[in-house]
Amino acid sequence: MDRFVSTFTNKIDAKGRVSIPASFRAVLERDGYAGGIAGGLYCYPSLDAQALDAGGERLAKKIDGLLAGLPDYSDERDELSVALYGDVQVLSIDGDGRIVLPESLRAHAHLDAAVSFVGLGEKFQMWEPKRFEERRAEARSKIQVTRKLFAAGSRPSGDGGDEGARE
Amino acid sequence: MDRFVSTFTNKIDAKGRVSIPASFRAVLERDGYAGGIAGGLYCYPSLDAQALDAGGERLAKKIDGLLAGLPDYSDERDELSVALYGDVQVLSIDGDGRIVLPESLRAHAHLDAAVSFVGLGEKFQMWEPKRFEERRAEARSKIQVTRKLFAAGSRPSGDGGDEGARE
DNA sequence: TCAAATCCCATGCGATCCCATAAAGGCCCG
DNA sequence: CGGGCCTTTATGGGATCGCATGGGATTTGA
Repeated sequence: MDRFVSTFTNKIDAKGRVSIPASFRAVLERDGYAGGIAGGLYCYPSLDAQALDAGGERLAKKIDGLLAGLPDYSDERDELSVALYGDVQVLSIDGDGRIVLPESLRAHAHLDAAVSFVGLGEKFQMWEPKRFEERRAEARSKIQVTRKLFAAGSRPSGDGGDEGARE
Repeated sequence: MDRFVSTFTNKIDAKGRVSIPASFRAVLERDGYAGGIAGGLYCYPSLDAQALDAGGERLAKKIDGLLAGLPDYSDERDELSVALYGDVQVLSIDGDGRIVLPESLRAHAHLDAAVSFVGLGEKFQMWEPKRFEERRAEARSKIQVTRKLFAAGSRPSGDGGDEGARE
C-alpha cells in the first residue's frame, strides 16, 4: 500500500503527543521517509478548512517543484514561499510513531483532546473529531446528489446505499 | 534537511542578542558555513519588505550569479549591486548560536523585542512578529485566490475541494 | 580608563527518548 | 471451527537531553 487510506482517531496525551496510525506510518516510511531517518512529517494548515494537511517527502517535493518554476525575485514567488515554507512545519516522528503538534497548528484546527487522521491518497488531514464528523456528513450528502445524477443518466439505481459509505 | 523551513519566534535580550533557531543553524552548518566556524551569516535588508534576508554561502553565490547575468556596466547592474551588496552585513554567530543585529538592520525591519525567523527554502527572513503575521495573512489570502483561479480554469472540479490545496 | 562587544557559564522549560502497560488483532494449533 | 498465544499498536509516565535565555566575567578598542 502506498497511499493514505481511511480514517483513524487517536488521543492527544498530556504532553501533546499523538500516535500516527500505523498504516499511515507505513506509507511514510516508503515515501522518502525511507532511505534516511532524517526525513520528517511535513505539516501545514489547510488553506480552506480548519484542519491540517500532512505528508512525506513526496509532498515536500511537490511544493519545491511549484516554486522552482517561478522566477527568483518575483512577487509571486515571494507570496508562495511565505504561504508554503513559512507555514510548513517539519514534525519529527519519535521512536513510538508519535508527533507533537505545535500550538500554532493545534489552534488552526482546534485540536485539543483527540485527532482524526483522514487519508486522502498522497497526503492526509488531521481534524478535530467532531468537526470532521460534520464535514463528513456534509460530504456524504453531496456525494449522494452527485451519485443520483450519475444514476439518472446511466445507472439503474436502487441499491441500498452502503456502497458510497466511504468517501 | 538542507532547506530553511517553518517559522520560529525568538526574543532579543538586553544586549541585543537573538538565538538563531537550532534547525536553521543546522542548515547553515552544512551550507558553506561548514568547513569552518569562520564563515558567517549573510544578512541584508529585504528589497521589498520591512524585513531582513539572510542565508549562508549558497545565498551569497546566488546573488553573485544574479549579478553575473547582467551586463558589466549597465545601470541595472550598478543599482542591484548597490542594493544587494551595499547593505550586506556578515554577522558572526557566537558559541551559543546567537547573533547581534546592527542598528541599521534593526531599524529597517523595526525589530525591538522579538524576531520571527521565517524559512523560505534557500534563505530565511527576519520579521518583527506582528508585521509578519499581517504579511502572512495577506499571502494566504492571495494564494486562496490564485488557487481558486487554477481550479476553475484547468481542473475537472468535482473533487472534495481540499485535495489539491497546495498545488 | 571606560564603554561596548564577546565569551563562558548557569538555569529553566520544553522536547525527545526509553520503558512499561494494556488492549486489539492475527495466527497457529488443537 | 474454536480457543489461546503471540505480535502489533496505542497510550501513559519517568528520565534525559537540547535549546533558548539571562547574567556575569573578560577582552577589545577608543
